Amino acid sequence: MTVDRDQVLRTAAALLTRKATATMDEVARAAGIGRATLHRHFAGREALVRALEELGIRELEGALDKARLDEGDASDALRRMVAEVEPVAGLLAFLVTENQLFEGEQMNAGWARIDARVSVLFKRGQERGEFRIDLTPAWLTEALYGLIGAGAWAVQDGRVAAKDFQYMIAELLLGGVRRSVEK
Amino acid sequence: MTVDRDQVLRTAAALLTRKATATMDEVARAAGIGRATLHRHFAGREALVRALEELGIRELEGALDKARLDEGDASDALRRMVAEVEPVAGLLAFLVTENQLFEGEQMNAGWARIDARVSVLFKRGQERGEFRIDLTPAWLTEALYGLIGAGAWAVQDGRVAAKDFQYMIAELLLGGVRRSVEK
DNA sequence: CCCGAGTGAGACGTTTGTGTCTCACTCGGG
DNA sequence: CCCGAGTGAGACACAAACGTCTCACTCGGG
Repeated sequence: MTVDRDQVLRTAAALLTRKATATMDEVARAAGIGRATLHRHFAGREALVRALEELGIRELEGALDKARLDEGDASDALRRMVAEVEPVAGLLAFLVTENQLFEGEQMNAGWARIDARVSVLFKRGQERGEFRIDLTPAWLTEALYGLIGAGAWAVQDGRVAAKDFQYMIAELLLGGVRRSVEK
Repeated sequence: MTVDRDQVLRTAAALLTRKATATMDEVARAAGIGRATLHRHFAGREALVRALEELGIRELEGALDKARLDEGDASDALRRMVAEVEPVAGLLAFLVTENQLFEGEQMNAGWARIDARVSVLFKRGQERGEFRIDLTPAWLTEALYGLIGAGAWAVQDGRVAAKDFQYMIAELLLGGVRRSVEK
């Protein structure tokens, strides 16, 4: 009887990932609950998005944990990261564009933590001599988000195959499009 | 006295690039005209966005023309393309996310033309042996859009320097993050 | 069995942006 | 100089979504 708050959140995430402008009513129906009940658990769309942000941050940090970014080759760590992040890619894309809208307000501290961890990976790769040093970790982090978002949308719209998601992103980011001598 | 329709469009593009949810009133004020006048020239927000789409497509196709994608190295052509597209990057990012929302309706044929031209460049690079063949032109095209959008936003928010825009995108896309033997 | 916490449906008022209309004004060309 | 096309300001009605509230209902634990 009692609503499973986490289940509602995940349903909302799945819906908003597909249709970012879905109304509270649509979210409620998708979750199989009444609009009033949705409001009882999340005081308004704002609060819902914030809760989704918390969820996304939590899952992302979990993914980064599992990826063990500080172990072994930076390249392998990057591949592990992309693999672990894949299930959250759609939600990540939604939250990134959502954050893009609310320019003024300060962002959730979780994003800073995540940015820092990803940045550190790129820096580690540079210090190990694995990664080139003419591209800043900050840009590489942004680029990673951009590629993940592009990949998630491309998969969603059927422009690329879901099974290629990890490979496409990780290998493009690692090696670029140019044919390289090492391979 | 008479409103310069193209000037209004460009002002709207600049504003919506920064704040995608700007109202018609904000657009009108930004363009220095009354809301009624804005409606006289564009029958509603929908029409305005469509006109912006036309503008963006026109400018993008112009940029692709100037980049001479079918001449010389595919790598150099790619660099030229990124350079020419830079001024339209913000508008492109806005339109891409805007298109992401209206899932159902069929998209403007201009996008298909642009996609095709970019795709052909990647394919040409592959056929010349310059580009790797394990990443599809379709994905590379999507990835390019993603990187341009990420770059435009990062510059807008001051996370990376505007002067690095072209280099960051083109070189990351070409060579990836991994240190390569050739360089 | 029963009672109450939690829920669904829906009504209601509010807010926000939209689109239309009117009216006075102001240029600028004839 | 004068007239009218084009404009700005504002009023107005409308639609969509929001947030709140009420009320009947239904589980499930005590």
